Amino acid sequence: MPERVRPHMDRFEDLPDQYEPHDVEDRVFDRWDEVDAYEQTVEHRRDGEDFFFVDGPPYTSGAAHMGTTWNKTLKDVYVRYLRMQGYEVTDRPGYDMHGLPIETRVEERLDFENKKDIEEFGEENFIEECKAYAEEQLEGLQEDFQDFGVWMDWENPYKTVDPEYMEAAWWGFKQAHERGLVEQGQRSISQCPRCETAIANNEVEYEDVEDPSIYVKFDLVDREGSLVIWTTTPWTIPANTFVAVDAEGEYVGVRAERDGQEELLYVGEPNVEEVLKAGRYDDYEVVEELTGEDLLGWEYEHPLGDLVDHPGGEDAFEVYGGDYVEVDGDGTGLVHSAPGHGEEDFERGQELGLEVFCPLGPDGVYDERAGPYAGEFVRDANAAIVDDLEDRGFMLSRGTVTHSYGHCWRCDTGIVQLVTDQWFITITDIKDELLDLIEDSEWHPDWARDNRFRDFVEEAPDWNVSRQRYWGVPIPIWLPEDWNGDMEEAIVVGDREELAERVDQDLDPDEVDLHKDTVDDLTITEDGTEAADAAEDGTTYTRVEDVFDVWLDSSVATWGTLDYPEETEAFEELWPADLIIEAHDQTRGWFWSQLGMGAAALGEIPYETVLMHGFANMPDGRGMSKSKGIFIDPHEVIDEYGRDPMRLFLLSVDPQGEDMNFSWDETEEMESRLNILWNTARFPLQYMALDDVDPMDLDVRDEDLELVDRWVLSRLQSVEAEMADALEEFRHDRGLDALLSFVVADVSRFYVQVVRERMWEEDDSASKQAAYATFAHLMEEVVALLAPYAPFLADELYGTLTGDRGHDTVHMCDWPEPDEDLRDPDLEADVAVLRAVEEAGANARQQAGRKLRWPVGRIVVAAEDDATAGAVQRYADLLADRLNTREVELVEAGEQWGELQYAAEADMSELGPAFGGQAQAVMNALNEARVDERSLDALEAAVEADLGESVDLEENMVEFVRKTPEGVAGTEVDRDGDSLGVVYVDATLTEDVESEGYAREVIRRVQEMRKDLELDIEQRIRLDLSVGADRVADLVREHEDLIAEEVRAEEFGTRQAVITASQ
RNA sequence: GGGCCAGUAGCUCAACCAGGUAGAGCGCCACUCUGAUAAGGUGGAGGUUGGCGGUUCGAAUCCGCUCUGGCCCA
Repeated sequence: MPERVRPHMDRFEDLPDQYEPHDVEDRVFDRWDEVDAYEQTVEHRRDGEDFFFVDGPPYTSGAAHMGTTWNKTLKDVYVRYLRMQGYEVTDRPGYDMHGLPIETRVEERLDFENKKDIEEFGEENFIEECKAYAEEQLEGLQEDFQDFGVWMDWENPYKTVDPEYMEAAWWGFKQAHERGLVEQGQRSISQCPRCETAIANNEVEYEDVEDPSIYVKFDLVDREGSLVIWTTTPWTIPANTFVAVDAEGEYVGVRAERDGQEELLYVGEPNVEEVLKAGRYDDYEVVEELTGEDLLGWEYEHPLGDLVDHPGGEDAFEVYGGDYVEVDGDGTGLVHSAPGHGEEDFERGQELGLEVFCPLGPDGVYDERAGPYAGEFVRDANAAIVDDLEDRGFMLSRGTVTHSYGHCWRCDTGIVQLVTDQWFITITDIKDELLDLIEDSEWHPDWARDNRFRDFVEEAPDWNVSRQRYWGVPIPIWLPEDWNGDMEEAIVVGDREELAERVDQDLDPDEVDLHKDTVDDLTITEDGTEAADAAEDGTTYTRVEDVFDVWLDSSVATWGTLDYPEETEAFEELWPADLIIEAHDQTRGWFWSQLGMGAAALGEIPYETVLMHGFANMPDGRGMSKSKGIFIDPHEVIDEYGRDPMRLFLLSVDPQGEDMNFSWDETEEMESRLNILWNTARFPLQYMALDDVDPMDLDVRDEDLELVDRWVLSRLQSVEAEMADALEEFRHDRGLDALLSFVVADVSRFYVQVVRERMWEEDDSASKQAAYATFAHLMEEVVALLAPYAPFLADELYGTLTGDRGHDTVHMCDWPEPDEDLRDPDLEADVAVLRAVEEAGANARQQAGRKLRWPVGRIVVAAEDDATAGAVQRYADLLADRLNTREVELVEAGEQWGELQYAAEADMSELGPAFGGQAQAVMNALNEARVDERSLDALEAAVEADLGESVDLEENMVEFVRKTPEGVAGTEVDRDGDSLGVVYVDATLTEDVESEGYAREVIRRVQEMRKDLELDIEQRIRLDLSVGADRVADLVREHEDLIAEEVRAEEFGTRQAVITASQ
């Protein structure tokens, strides 16, 4: 027999039997390359409405981890979704490539210990090394993101180290300067003594360490007694300048006795016990009760005043009130304050007009002003200081304490709080504006904005943007030689063009690299200030040496992405960003830095919508940590389950502020759901191939659709509406759930089951055609809906379905919108009822011991309400088909099924007391009774008929039980907890039923053999049949035609139990 | 030490805002079906809703405290 020729439908043959994610992904990657799928998709939306998405740049140290993977996957979903909606989406990825983390990595690589090594190696060389390292890391990330199936403009990422990007930072900074928001000032900052630079508060990591814990007595001047202070940083004692108290707090003077000696100590009232216990006093007596207010102005003697070169001053070494002191806090309620160190101390000291004394260098080593401690690293000097205090009799007690202390996020060195000159953007000057601007952005979830972010912004101090390092954007400030601190006298350069114009050296703005090694040597010579006379002309300005805090780099991403200020057109059209998507750690990071910079430079918040997601944690909820070896590598997940299943898992969790616990099981579950989709898609394609039908030729609007077709199409519209709502609210997890439930529960479990027979029909029929058309429509839209989530599988199925008659990739398709013409909510409701009835019927069948293969004579549906009755009546045929019954009988709501009887189960604990000696007889009568209606009257009548005398029954004595006729089983129809009625299955055998039942058994057996022989679906066979029992043989013979049709037998009839395939 | 978020079945989550018998999917166990079959069907086991206390006739839900985890701040 010649092989059938299927010229058009070859493509269906390409679809393997099994969903294998890796194979699909390999094929789709090749296909994307082959047809330039990404480029075409971008081009396809070239004329669409603009959508300005901005990628928060990941930092280029280390590989992509699960959190980055989740983040980029989220971005990918929305970029793809928006494109399908017709937008021209900005999708330029970015990389954050400057900063201390990379410097320390490079230092490690080069085995450097401190800044001296860098200076010896040469700034220029070091910067080159940093650049090379960052680029190398970038390549790894680029590869990973592409490998995850993320579609962004990988050819053209923005890099914070490119001159055009660095210029964006300069420009923003200059705008801030022109608004008067840039200043140099002293601040108490966290200094890393190893890196020798200021680090931002958000770069400080806290960990538990053991430190000294000392109580020190400060002797009062002109007054008996001493103040007791507590500290864990003895090395700040030399810089002590005042003592702060809680003005409202209660303090006491106590006479304390130790070893026969008595002294007068002043401490906070709540702390007396603890302090005296620490000092091992034998006894004490409260002799004075005071408030903090009473203590104000008391003077004391600096305990090391004679050793260190403290500038003191008229107002120094006195007691002052301090908001930051709480009398019942840690310590004594009297706080040792050193404006040269602590942040609060510094601020209070400024208010009080006290001198700042900070006798140490940027490396944390005391200078000569620290007297005997000079040349020693501060923490190493703790011991000597404690000894000196002891020797002088100022030590009340010494011990140690374990507490959390700040460390440098990069090199883990304990930080030193000190006061230095730094450059600031004084965002506290525009705090109110910032808080107002927050309102211009929409956050998902909303509490992230209104609680978390607002709190953070309210508390935020001025932004220290300077770092005393190498690998960063140089701060573009040039100062005259004897600068007086007035910003009007400073030159701030805003771009390369301006730089080239103003500097004394020749340089090409298009060629210049803006890094420190290049710009450090550039000088500007200008005509002084307006006031200056001709004699002062020719002042030479040199650049400040610092580079920017790396957070400033990414803060300008919304215009840096657009290469502004070099290119102006895109900026004018697109800015501000429509959407950013980052994790909750960015409240203090990118969400904040962008707000600060946007407000300072442009007076606007640079993003309109924020999707704030959570962190990726381990399956048990612990945070992932690469350094501790606690992490799950996305590559491992891909190897195990594939890209689409991994993405689907990541997209199945709530993205709004909640952390995600990674789950291998759920990832596997996603693969299995995709497998069901695969099977569902493959199912109709086999038959279409046989019939040489191209799904692209079909249109559901031209077909004579059947009930289930209309139903499944209507459900599709509902799912589309549901998904649109979900995605609109950034709840793609709910959208995905809606889609997958539809595919699994509605299409695979119900629709496919219902249409199987229509597919199996050999002849062309309107019915089969309608099912084909329905499937074609269904699958085309389902793959489009799936495309943002599982871009590989969606594209493969789309390609198979459409061949060369669709787009080159599913990602060019429009997002399916619900079509109201195809939507029929009443029908959906009816079918929901029907499916509940069917489920109950299946249960009843099982109870009656009749498998579905065997028809039953009838089912009876006793409906609880009119809606149920209506649905059963309208769709009795479908129901009959699903439950394999000859007939469906309906008992309307409120009516009784005549064949049904009720029995009663007696409750003896109730009958006993009521009937005494007669109770047993009543019970027997009740057990025997069969009544037609569920009423006490009927029962009483039945009992009377039995016993010959009347009884009074009460509701609590009996429980009614349904008694179905012989051979009938009933099951309650339940839908979402409501009873819709009862389904009865009458499994009584008749000859007719048996005949078909046996025939079906034969068919099943033959089908099994066909399968064992691996026959093609359309393969004809000759069927030989041998049946042992004559009666059964006769019964089977009645359905020979049916059997022949179902198993595609051409010949029929010998008496041998053999099947052979005829060729 | 302070703030925010979360804690419900083995897993992922719903019910919480407006208090009224704790549900779904998956997984597991038993049975069943067999031309999309790593699929489908039926039944079952599985929960003191992290803990303690309060309000209430009634609390997963409201309140307080507490424990655990995550993030942020110090």
